[in-house]
Amino acid sequence: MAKDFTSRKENYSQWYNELVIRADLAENSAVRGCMVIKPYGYAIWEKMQANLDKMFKDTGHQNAYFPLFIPKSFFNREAAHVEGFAKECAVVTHYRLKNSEDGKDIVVDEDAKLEEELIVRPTSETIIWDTYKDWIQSYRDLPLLINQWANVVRWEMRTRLFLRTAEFLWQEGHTAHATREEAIEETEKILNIYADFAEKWMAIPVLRGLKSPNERFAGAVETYCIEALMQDGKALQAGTSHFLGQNFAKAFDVKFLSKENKLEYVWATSWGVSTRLIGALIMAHSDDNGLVLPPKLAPIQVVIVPIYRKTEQLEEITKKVLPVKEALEKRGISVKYDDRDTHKPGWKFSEYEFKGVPVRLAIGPRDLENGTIEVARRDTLEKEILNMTDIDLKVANLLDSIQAKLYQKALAFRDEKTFKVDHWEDFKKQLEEGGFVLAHWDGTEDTEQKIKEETKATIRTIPIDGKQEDGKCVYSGKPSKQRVVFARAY
RNA sequence: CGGGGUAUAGCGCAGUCCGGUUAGCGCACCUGCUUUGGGAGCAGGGGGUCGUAAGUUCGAAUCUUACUACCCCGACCA
Repeated sequence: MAKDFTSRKENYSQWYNELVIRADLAENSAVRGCMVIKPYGYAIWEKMQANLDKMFKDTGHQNAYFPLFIPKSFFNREAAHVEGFAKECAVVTHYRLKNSEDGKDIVVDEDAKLEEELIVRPTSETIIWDTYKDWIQSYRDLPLLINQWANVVRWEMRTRLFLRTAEFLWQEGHTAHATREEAIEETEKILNIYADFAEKWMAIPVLRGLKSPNERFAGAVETYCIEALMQDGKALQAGTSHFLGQNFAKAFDVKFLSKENKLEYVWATSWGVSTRLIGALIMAHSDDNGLVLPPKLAPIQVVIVPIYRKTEQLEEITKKVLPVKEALEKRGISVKYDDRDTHKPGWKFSEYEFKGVPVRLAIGPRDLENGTIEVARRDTLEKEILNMTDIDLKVANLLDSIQAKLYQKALAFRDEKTFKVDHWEDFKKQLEEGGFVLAHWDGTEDTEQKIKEETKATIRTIPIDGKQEDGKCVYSGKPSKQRVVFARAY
């Protein structure tokens, strides 16, 4: 087996980076902090996109598109919002270039200075609410349920492929409602869509809960999140859904006339997931042989590799393979028949293992004689020789069981790495080792901040369905009603 | 922005301390033959302004200075 790249256990970050490169998902671009998503990586994103998009549309949302540039003044309108994003904005100040005096270079034309700078969107609340102002007059215009697929820019100091890049792809939903209750219901509905997607499609178990005030989205009243645990014991925020109250409605003056003919501010939500989900997918399941993809999101679900010496043998194999490919495709399974003669079978085996293809079928002269085929599953690397009869059914069942097993494995891992801790020394020690640490917290920002300074851990989430129990804050000893989840995070 | 490091072929590196033929190795690439059930072997071949600029020198990848870019550790990270 080819293991000429860093092991998970030696250096998790390096393993992750090499894996992304070797699986041909993405690479660093020449532009600082930005990433090139390669066709195979993008194919995974497209699958995620298609499924999420359907889930949004099934719940009454529509897609639209808003500008990349936001006038600087829009940012000033919501105080918390501008404060939250000000430090990481790319700013457009000019609109023209010219030849330098010596003609050897292109320089910014100082005469082409914009009267008002434009911010490259780090998120679109401001431009969207400025637009909604004109779209909403009456309760009949509500609810307004809109999503956009877009790219955003956040000028991060330090970046990591998929997990944190200066530019990233995402979807952001922005909705307007007549009542507070309806907006909260929407926020929770979306959170559940995200959680379902993570668990049923990505095979990653997630915690659903609220963010503490410290970690709340800039401008939100309440931030809901789904939180996943990676194989190195660090947490990853996989999606957020915000109840914005009337903050943006007030900042952008978005009012409607109610049935009772009263002028009221609308209630808002916003929510998003990004290409970071691909990072989560990689870190949750992969091993030292490469990527492991859940069948439901794998661009190639089954690969067929022929083993042959002469071209006549290949022809015979192809005759056997094509009906199998067709039968699998009829079941909605994506199949690649790799009959390239430029690479040997062993090379192909390794290649598809790196790429995380869930099931590999290999067929050679021996199988032709016996009417068999070799079936290998990526998650366990087990191989078995099966009779060709009903092979499409067998493979379809195998894909289902791989999907289920990946989730179970990730869930078992998370349970094993979740700890209840009551004493400060144990708390520090456990965070050092990783995992979700359930502890009591006195509810103050001050305590949260001090814990962060001393342990590098943050409150990942306050579980929605968390058990109520009396306890004492692990840091301050003050009373607490519920355990919250601490972890070091990406 | 602080602290450390690196820059030599598409990728990964050696050579730099102590200047001296035509700058070398692995992978990848091209050609041919043999191979093909877990990353094939042999033979031949192509590819380099040694990050940029200036300086020292008979002579610079190697020494000096400045600059630039990238990486790691912090800070930052809704």
